[in-house]
Amino acid sequence: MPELPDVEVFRRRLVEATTDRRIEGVDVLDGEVLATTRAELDRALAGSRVSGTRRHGKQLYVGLGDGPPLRLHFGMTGYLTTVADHDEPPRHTRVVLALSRGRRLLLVDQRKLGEVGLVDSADDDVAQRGLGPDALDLDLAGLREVLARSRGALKPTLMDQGRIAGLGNIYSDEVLFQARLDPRAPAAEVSRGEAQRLHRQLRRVLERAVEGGVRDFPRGWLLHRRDDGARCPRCGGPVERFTAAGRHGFRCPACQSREG
DNA sequence: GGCAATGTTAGCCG
DNA sequence: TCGGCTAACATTGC
Repeated sequence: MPELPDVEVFRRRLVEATTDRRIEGVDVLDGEVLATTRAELDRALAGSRVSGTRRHGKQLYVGLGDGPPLRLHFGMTGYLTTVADHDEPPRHTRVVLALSRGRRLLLVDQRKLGEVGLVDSADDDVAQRGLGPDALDLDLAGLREVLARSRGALKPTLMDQGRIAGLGNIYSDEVLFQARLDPRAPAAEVSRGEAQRLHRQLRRVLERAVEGGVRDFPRGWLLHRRDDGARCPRCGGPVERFTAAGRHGFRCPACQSREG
């Protein structure tokens, strides 16, 4: 689930849940997701209020007033949700933040590839991780530069967090499908017009996905057809599975041909 | 049982 | 130096 749009939805959810509420305590149900000690987490969170949030790519930073910001990363299966005090948290809940006035904010993560930690500052952490600009902050010139500098294929280039932060396996496929570009074409060979298309669709897909919130996506999206042989929503031809940089992707060979 | 799954990273190889 | 590939992390579902 968690690529840029998902993390943005989680960020908004967290803001909504913590507005006018204090964090009363932390309950770590599974310490494997912690990138800090329980004591430090407790010290930073208990009794504090959320003073601001920032998302960069797939990273979510939560400001806590004077204390160090919290960093949340969701791995492949993590998400944030809220429940009322009397409700049972879902299976695979790893960390529970008890909020004032009867609510709890939960980090749920089946595969435990997510991470919860504390950082000195969001800026420092972004720099330390070597993340590229957030995908929604990238202008056309920036995108063209990224493409020109890459010696790899389009899909792996878009997914490389050091070049552009936020796109993963699903949304890189979707963006390339909407832009009608072959995921395996060399990034450096993308023409000016193609780059323009890619930039437009990058923004459109991500913004629309954030709006969609909980899985409400347009019918014309490839997202619904992640099956070998499924029908392309654009031309009706068969969708094809391929491998690039060790990840499986889907594309429509007719719509996303090399010649565009 | 085998395989793959929306992420990241280390190590290896060309 | 760069990019691709594999394995590993832990767990579930097809």
